[in-house]
Amino acid sequence: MYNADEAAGAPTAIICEKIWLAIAERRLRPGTRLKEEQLAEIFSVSRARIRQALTALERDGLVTIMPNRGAFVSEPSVDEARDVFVARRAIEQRVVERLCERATPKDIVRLRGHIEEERIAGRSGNLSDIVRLSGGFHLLLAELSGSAFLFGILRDLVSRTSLITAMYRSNHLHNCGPDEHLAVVEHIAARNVASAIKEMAEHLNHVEAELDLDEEKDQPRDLRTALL
Amino acid sequence: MYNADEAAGAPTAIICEKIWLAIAERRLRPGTRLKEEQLAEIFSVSRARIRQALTALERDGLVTIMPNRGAFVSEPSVDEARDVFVARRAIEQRVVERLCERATPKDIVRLRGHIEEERIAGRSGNLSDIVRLSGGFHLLLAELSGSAFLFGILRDLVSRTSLITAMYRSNHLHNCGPDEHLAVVEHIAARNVASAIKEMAEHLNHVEAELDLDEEKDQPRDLRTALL
DNA sequence: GTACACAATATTGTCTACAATTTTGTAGTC
DNA sequence: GACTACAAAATTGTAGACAATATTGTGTAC
Repeated sequence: MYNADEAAGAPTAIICEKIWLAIAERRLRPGTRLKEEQLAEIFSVSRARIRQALTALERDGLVTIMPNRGAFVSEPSVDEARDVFVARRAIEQRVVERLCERATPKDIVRLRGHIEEERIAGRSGNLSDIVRLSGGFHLLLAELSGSAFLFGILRDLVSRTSLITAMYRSNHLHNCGPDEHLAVVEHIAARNVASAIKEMAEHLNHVEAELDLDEEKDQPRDLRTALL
Repeated sequence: MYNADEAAGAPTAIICEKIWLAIAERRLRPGTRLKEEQLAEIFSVSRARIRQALTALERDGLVTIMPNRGAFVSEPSVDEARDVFVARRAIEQRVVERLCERATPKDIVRLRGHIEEERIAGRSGNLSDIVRLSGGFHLLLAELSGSAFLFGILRDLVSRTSLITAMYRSNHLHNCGPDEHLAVVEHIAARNVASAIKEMAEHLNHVEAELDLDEEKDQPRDLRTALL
């Protein structure tokens, strides 16, 4: 009596998440065209619902909709990629500042627990979990900072970071996540604002530095500049 | 041969703007119900288009959509209002920092020109222009900072600030905008990062302080807490 | 043989009708 | 007389059909 298609009749949010995950896991490459009718069939929903999902994904920056042309998985340029990190440094500095003032022992426990999950995922090698938990750590910090807006903004930025990582990740990725995450948490636990901010800034710099964001892949977006 | 209804057949963006303006000018009060069919008739468009506009406005935080219940003009709580300023201080600090490094003489001219417009609007007393230009100054700073994301985030925050101002504005508003704006610009022109940041922070504090954000109006959102 | 114009196809954008849900009003019963 | 259950009205949510637009393929003229 089971429905063979587990995604049948899924609400908009589920569809968004499935597409988001596919992008984050690189099953959907940047530039891929997303035909509405095709998606509607895959998810066994109406095209109207797919359109809702696509517009939602567009505002998260994961897909780009060109009028009368269709939706594509976004291809953030190098400049846009760097820009995401500019914004993240601004937001996350403030998040860390606030946490140094407000973090409860319970919060610290929760953060350490999350890092432990990251370690487990790292050992198991489950890419989906690694991607989700790594971003989740930063989101958890934002959530605990008590500012719904900083959280919301960072949610956006983490999504975009996933796409950027999928697009520009260099071959040699050494999973430095959990260790640096723990360092940030310990500074927060010690209420050492300056150190916590510095650690977070360095962490974000490391993440950015691990990407192939230099020269080369700069203009393959436009056919003209790519071929001439 | 003129169509009596000037908004007939308007695209989604126009509808959003008209509603946004109505909220910013307090013609639509927080909590007002926005019936889709009614709006569709007013703007002479289909209900589907109204739905698009409403979901876009929800994303900007100006309206709240409750499933199967309808759309209402948002009623940001005091906490949410303060939160907007937390986020703005974080974003605008970074905007000012970047501008101190990157602002060209041309940028400074443009900023001074904008402030002049604000002064003119202030003298004419056109509330619509005052609201728009006052927020526009901050958006111009963000635009000139060269970060599309900081700009996009601030765009959101300025919209929400308009709603908050409409909701919590105290009776005695002394239009301190242009003068403080000019002070920020002059510090930027002088490449004085610390002073510019400080001036901006104080300006935002003043704007926040002018609102009736203390106690009282805290929980009239929920009928239960309002009446019991 | 090449280039331009035109037609066919495919895909998106929009509107209208139907279904589901909530709210409001009414009647019946304790 | 008040409370509960039911029914009717109104409003939102969804889906399917139609129209507009862009792209691709073909034919003809130079």
